[in-house]
Amino acid sequence: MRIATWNVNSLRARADRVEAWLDRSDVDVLAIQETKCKDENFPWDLFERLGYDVAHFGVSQWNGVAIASRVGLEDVERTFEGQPTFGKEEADAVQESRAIAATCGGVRVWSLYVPNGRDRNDPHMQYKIDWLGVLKDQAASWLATDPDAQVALVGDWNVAPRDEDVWDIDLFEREQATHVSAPERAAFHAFEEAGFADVVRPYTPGPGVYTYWDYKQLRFPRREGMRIDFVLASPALAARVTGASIDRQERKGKGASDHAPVVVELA
DNA sequence: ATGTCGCCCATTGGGCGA
Repeated sequence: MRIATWNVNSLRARADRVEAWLDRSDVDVLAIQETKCKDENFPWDLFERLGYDVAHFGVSQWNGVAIASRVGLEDVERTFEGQPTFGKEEADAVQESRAIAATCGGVRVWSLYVPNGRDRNDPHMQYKIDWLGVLKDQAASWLATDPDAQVALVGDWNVAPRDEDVWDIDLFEREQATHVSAPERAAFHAFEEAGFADVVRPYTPGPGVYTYWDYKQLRFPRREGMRIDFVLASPALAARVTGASIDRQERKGKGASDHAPVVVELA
Protein backbone atom coordinates (compact mmCIF):
# COMPACT_ATOMS: atom_id res chain seq x y z
CA MET A 1 0.00 0.00 0.00
CA ARG A 2 1.20 3.50 -0.86
CA ILE A 3 0.15 6.63 1.02
CA ALA A 4 0.99 10.16 -0.15
CA THR A 5 0.57 13.70 1.13
CA TRP A 6 0.66 16.83 -1.00
CA ASN A 7 -0.06 20.50 -0.43
CA VAL A 8 -1.40 21.33 -3.90
CA ASN A 9 -1.88 25.09 -3.32
CA SER A 10 -5.28 25.25 -5.03
CA LEU A 11 -6.82 22.10 -6.43
CA ARG A 12 -8.81 23.85 -9.16
CA ALA A 13 -5.82 25.80 -10.52
CA ARG A 14 -3.83 22.57 -10.61
CA ALA A 15 -6.51 20.01 -11.47
CA ASP A 16 -4.71 18.71 -14.56
CA ARG A 17 -1.40 18.29 -12.80
CA VAL A 18 -3.00 16.61 -9.79
CA GLU A 19 -4.94 14.22 -12.00
CA ALA A 20 -1.83 13.35 -14.03
CA TRP A 21 0.23 12.79 -10.89
CA LEU A 22 -2.44 10.67 -9.24
CA ASP A 23 -2.74 8.60 -12.41
CA ARG A 24 0.98 7.83 -12.67
CA SER A 25 1.95 7.73 -8.98
CA ASP A 26 0.01 4.56 -8.19
CA VAL A 27 -0.82 5.71 -4.66
CA ASP A 28 -3.70 4.10 -2.78
CA VAL A 29 -4.31 7.09 -0.55
CA LEU A 30 -3.60 10.77 -1.24
CA ALA A 31 -3.98 13.33 1.53
CA ILE A 32 -4.33 16.82 0.08
CA GLN A 33 -3.88 20.22 1.70
CA GLU A 34 -4.73 23.74 0.56
CA THR A 35 -7.49 22.81 -1.85
CA LYS A 36 -8.53 26.48 -1.53
CA CYS A 37 -12.17 25.79 -2.26
CA LYS A 38 -15.52 25.14 -0.66
CA ASP A 39 -17.14 21.73 -0.96
CA GLU A 40 -19.50 23.05 -3.67
CA ASN A 41 -16.53 23.98 -5.88
CA PHE A 42 -14.57 20.78 -5.30
CA PRO A 43 -13.64 18.80 -8.45
CA TRP A 44 -15.27 15.52 -7.41
CA ASP A 45 -15.15 14.16 -10.99
CA LEU A 46 -11.37 14.21 -11.11
CA PHE A 47 -11.16 11.54 -8.41
CA GLU A 48 -14.14 9.57 -9.64
CA ARG A 49 -12.55 9.21 -13.10
CA LEU A 50 -9.50 7.54 -11.54
CA GLY A 51 -11.46 5.26 -9.23
CA TYR A 52 -10.85 7.06 -5.94
CA ASP A 53 -13.36 7.82 -3.23
CA VAL A 54 -12.77 11.27 -1.83
CA ALA A 55 -13.79 13.31 1.20
CA HIS A 56 -13.23 17.06 1.40
CA PHE A 57 -13.51 19.72 4.07
CA GLY A 58 -13.52 23.30 2.80
CA VAL A 59 -15.41 26.24 4.28
CA SER A 60 -13.91 29.19 2.34
CA GLN A 61 -11.26 30.07 -0.23
CA TRP A 62 -8.63 29.44 2.44
CA ASN A 63 -7.12 26.15 3.63
CA GLY A 64 -9.19 23.09 2.63
CA VAL A 65 -8.14 19.47 3.17
CA ALA A 66 -9.10 16.23 1.47
CA ILE A 67 -8.41 12.49 1.43
CA ALA A 68 -8.70 10.39 -1.72
CA SER A 69 -8.57 6.61 -1.41
CA ARG A 70 -9.01 3.51 -3.53
CA VAL A 71 -8.78 1.18 -0.50
CA GLY A 72 -11.85 2.40 1.36
CA LEU A 73 -12.82 5.67 2.98
CA GLU A 74 -14.62 5.12 6.26
CA ASP A 75 -15.54 7.09 9.37
CA VAL A 76 -14.75 10.51 7.91
CA GLU A 77 -14.13 13.15 10.59
CA ARG A 78 -13.83 16.88 9.98
CA THR A 79 -11.73 18.68 12.62
CA PHE A 80 -10.24 16.94 15.65
CA GLU A 81 -11.71 17.14 19.13
CA GLY A 82 -10.96 20.48 20.73
CA GLN A 83 -9.44 21.94 17.56
CA PRO A 84 -8.77 25.62 18.28
CA THR A 85 -10.59 28.32 16.32
CA PHE A 86 -9.12 31.48 14.83
CA GLY A 87 -10.27 34.96 13.88
CA LYS A 88 -8.66 38.36 13.71
CA GLU A 89 -11.24 39.46 16.23
CA GLU A 90 -12.31 36.99 18.88
CA ALA A 91 -15.91 37.55 17.84
CA ASP A 92 -15.32 36.12 14.36
CA ALA A 93 -13.21 33.14 15.39
CA VAL A 94 -14.13 30.17 13.21
CA GLN A 95 -13.26 26.52 12.93
CA GLU A 96 -10.95 26.46 9.91
CA SER A 97 -10.82 23.58 7.43
CA ARG A 98 -7.39 22.29 8.38
CA ALA A 99 -7.99 18.68 9.43
CA ILE A 100 -9.89 15.74 7.98
CA ALA A 101 -9.59 12.04 8.80
CA ALA A 102 -10.69 8.77 7.26
CA THR A 103 -9.90 5.10 7.72
CA CYS A 104 -8.35 3.77 4.51
CA GLY A 105 -7.33 0.13 4.24
CA GLY A 106 -7.12 -0.14 8.01
CA VAL A 107 -5.04 3.01 8.48
CA ARG A 108 -6.46 6.06 10.24
CA VAL A 109 -5.23 8.88 7.99
CA TRP A 110 -5.32 12.54 9.06
CA SER A 111 -4.76 15.16 6.36
CA LEU A 112 -3.44 18.21 8.21
CA TYR A 113 -2.74 21.79 7.24
CA VAL A 114 -1.06 23.30 10.29
CA PRO A 115 -1.52 27.07 10.77
CA ASN A 116 1.40 29.08 9.34
CA GLY A 117 2.09 31.33 12.32
CA ARG A 118 2.78 34.37 10.09
CA ASP A 119 5.27 35.97 12.51
CA ARG A 120 6.83 34.93 15.80
CA ASN A 121 4.83 37.62 17.60
CA ASP A 122 1.59 37.35 15.63
CA PRO A 123 -1.53 35.92 17.33
CA HIS A 124 -1.51 33.34 14.54
CA MET A 125 1.66 31.88 16.09
CA GLN A 126 -0.06 31.16 19.41
CA TYR A 127 -2.91 29.64 17.41
CA LYS A 128 -0.38 27.41 15.66
CA ILE A 129 1.21 26.29 18.94
CA ASP A 130 -2.17 25.66 20.57
CA TRP A 131 -3.43 23.82 17.49
CA LEU A 132 -0.44 21.47 17.50
CA GLY A 133 -0.71 20.98 21.26
CA VAL A 134 -4.35 19.92 21.19
CA LEU A 135 -3.72 17.61 18.21
CA LYS A 136 -0.78 16.03 20.03
CA ASP A 137 -2.90 15.40 23.13
CA GLN A 138 -5.58 13.82 20.96
CA ALA A 139 -3.09 11.66 19.09
CA ALA A 140 -1.52 10.53 22.37
CA SER A 141 -4.95 9.58 23.68
CA TRP A 142 -5.64 7.44 20.59
CA LEU A 143 -2.46 5.47 21.27
CA ALA A 144 -3.30 5.19 24.96
CA THR A 145 -6.64 3.64 23.99
CA ASP A 146 -5.09 1.33 21.39
CA PRO A 147 -1.30 1.00 21.33
CA ASP A 148 -1.55 -1.04 18.13
CA ALA A 149 -3.52 1.62 16.24
CA GLN A 150 -2.27 2.36 12.74
CA VAL A 151 -2.39 6.15 12.57
CA ALA A 152 -0.83 8.42 9.94
CA LEU A 153 -0.60 12.14 10.73
CA VAL A 154 0.29 13.61 7.35
CA GLY A 155 0.40 16.98 5.72
CA ASP A 156 1.93 20.43 5.72
CA TRP A 157 3.21 20.91 9.26
CA ASN A 158 4.67 24.38 8.62
CA VAL A 159 7.58 23.49 10.92
CA ALA A 160 11.20 22.79 9.96
CA PRO A 161 12.20 20.64 12.94
CA ARG A 162 15.95 20.55 12.27
CA ASP A 163 18.47 23.14 11.11
CA GLU A 164 19.14 21.09 7.97
CA ASP A 165 15.45 21.42 7.07
CA VAL A 166 15.99 24.94 5.75
CA TRP A 167 18.62 26.07 3.25
CA ASP A 168 20.22 28.66 5.52
CA ILE A 169 19.46 28.43 9.23
CA ASP A 170 21.60 31.50 9.98
CA LEU A 171 19.41 33.59 7.69
CA PHE A 172 16.24 32.26 9.33
CA GLU A 173 17.58 33.09 12.79
CA ARG A 174 18.75 36.56 11.73
CA GLU A 175 15.31 37.27 10.37
CA GLN A 176 13.60 35.70 13.39
CA ALA A 177 11.64 33.70 10.83
CA THR A 178 8.77 31.37 11.56
CA HIS A 179 8.96 27.55 11.15
CA VAL A 180 12.28 27.23 13.02
CA SER A 181 11.57 28.84 16.41
CA ALA A 182 12.00 26.85 19.62
CA PRO A 183 8.27 26.73 20.48
CA GLU A 184 7.36 25.50 17.00
CA ARG A 185 10.03 22.83 17.09
CA ALA A 186 8.99 21.77 20.59
CA ALA A 187 5.39 21.46 19.42
CA PHE A 188 6.55 19.20 16.59
CA HIS A 189 8.90 17.09 18.70
CA ALA A 190 6.08 16.48 21.19
CA PHE A 191 4.52 14.19 18.59
CA GLU A 192 7.74 12.17 18.46
CA GLU A 193 7.77 12.02 22.26
CA ALA A 194 4.18 10.74 22.08
CA GLY A 195 5.32 7.83 19.91
CA PHE A 196 4.92 9.11 16.34
CA ALA A 197 7.86 8.86 13.96
CA ASP A 198 8.87 10.71 10.81
CA VAL A 199 9.00 7.69 8.53
CA VAL A 200 10.22 9.59 5.45
CA ARG A 201 13.53 11.06 6.62
CA PRO A 202 15.31 7.69 6.95
CA TYR A 203 14.72 7.12 3.22
CA THR A 204 15.36 10.74 2.19
CA PRO A 205 18.24 11.97 4.36
CA GLY A 206 19.41 15.58 4.24
CA PRO A 207 20.92 18.05 4.16
CA GLY A 208 19.54 19.75 1.08
CA VAL A 209 16.41 17.59 0.87
CA TYR A 210 13.21 19.59 0.94
CA THR A 211 9.47 19.36 0.28
CA TYR A 212 8.72 23.06 -0.33
CA TRP A 213 10.32 25.86 -2.31
CA ASP A 214 8.93 29.41 -2.30
CA TYR A 215 7.78 30.75 -5.68
CA LYS A 216 9.72 33.95 -4.99
CA GLN A 217 13.40 34.61 -5.54
CA LEU A 218 14.11 31.57 -7.71
CA ARG A 219 14.12 29.36 -4.63
CA PHE A 220 13.59 26.12 -6.54
CA PRO A 221 16.35 26.45 -9.17
CA ARG A 222 18.65 27.68 -6.41
CA ARG A 223 17.77 24.57 -4.40
CA GLU A 224 16.71 26.79 -1.48
CA GLY A 225 13.81 24.93 0.10
CA MET A 226 12.34 23.71 3.35
CA ARG A 227 11.35 20.29 4.68
CA ILE A 228 7.95 21.00 6.21
CA ASP A 229 5.69 18.23 4.87
CA PHE A 230 5.78 15.09 6.97
CA VAL A 231 4.26 11.67 7.47
CA LEU A 232 4.26 10.88 11.19
CA ALA A 233 3.35 7.25 11.87
CA SER A 234 2.22 5.47 15.02
CA PRO A 235 4.47 2.59 16.13
CA ALA A 236 2.31 -0.11 14.51
CA LEU A 237 2.22 1.78 11.23
CA ALA A 238 5.90 2.75 11.29
CA ALA A 239 6.74 -0.95 11.56
CA ARG A 240 5.15 -1.49 8.13
CA VAL A 241 7.10 1.18 6.26
CA THR A 242 9.45 -0.18 3.60
CA GLY A 243 10.27 3.00 1.70
CA ALA A 244 9.56 6.68 1.14
CA SER A 245 10.29 9.39 -1.39
CA ILE A 246 9.81 13.07 -2.16
CA ASP A 247 8.72 13.70 -5.76
CA ARG A 248 10.92 16.73 -6.49
CA GLN A 249 10.19 16.34 -10.21
CA GLU A 250 6.62 17.48 -9.59
CA ARG A 251 7.88 20.89 -8.41
CA LYS A 252 9.32 21.53 -11.88
CA GLY A 253 7.77 23.39 -14.79
CA LYS A 254 4.93 25.80 -15.32
CA GLY A 255 1.92 25.41 -13.06
CA ALA A 256 3.63 23.45 -10.27
CA SER A 257 2.55 23.65 -6.65
CA ASP A 258 5.18 25.13 -4.36
CA HIS A 259 5.15 21.81 -2.46
CA ALA A 260 6.24 18.38 -3.71
CA PRO A 261 4.28 15.17 -3.01
CA VAL A 262 5.67 12.89 -0.29
CA VAL A 263 5.07 9.14 -0.68
CA VAL A 264 5.35 6.28 1.83
CA GLU A 265 5.39 2.59 0.91
CA LEU A 266 3.86 0.09 3.37
CA ALA A 267 4.33 -3.68 3.52
C1' DA B 1 13.70 44.09 -5.75
C1' DT B 2 8.41 44.39 -1.70
C1' DG B 3 11.38 39.76 -6.95
C1' DT B 4 5.46 34.72 -7.09
C1' DC B 5 1.33 32.69 -6.95
C1' DG B 6 -3.95 32.01 -6.21
C1' DC B 7 -8.19 33.32 -4.14
C1' DC B 8 -12.08 36.87 -3.78
C1' DC B 9 -14.70 40.96 -5.04
C1' DA B 10 -14.95 43.62 -8.55
C1' DT B 11 -14.15 45.06 -13.07
C1' DT B 12 -8.30 45.47 -16.24
C1' DG B 13 -6.81 46.71 -9.71
C1' DG B 14 -6.71 46.05 -4.54
C1' DG B 15 -6.67 43.07 -0.49
C1' DC B 16 -5.46 38.86 1.70
C1' DG B 17 -2.72 34.79 2.65
C1' DA B 18 1.33 31.97 2.03
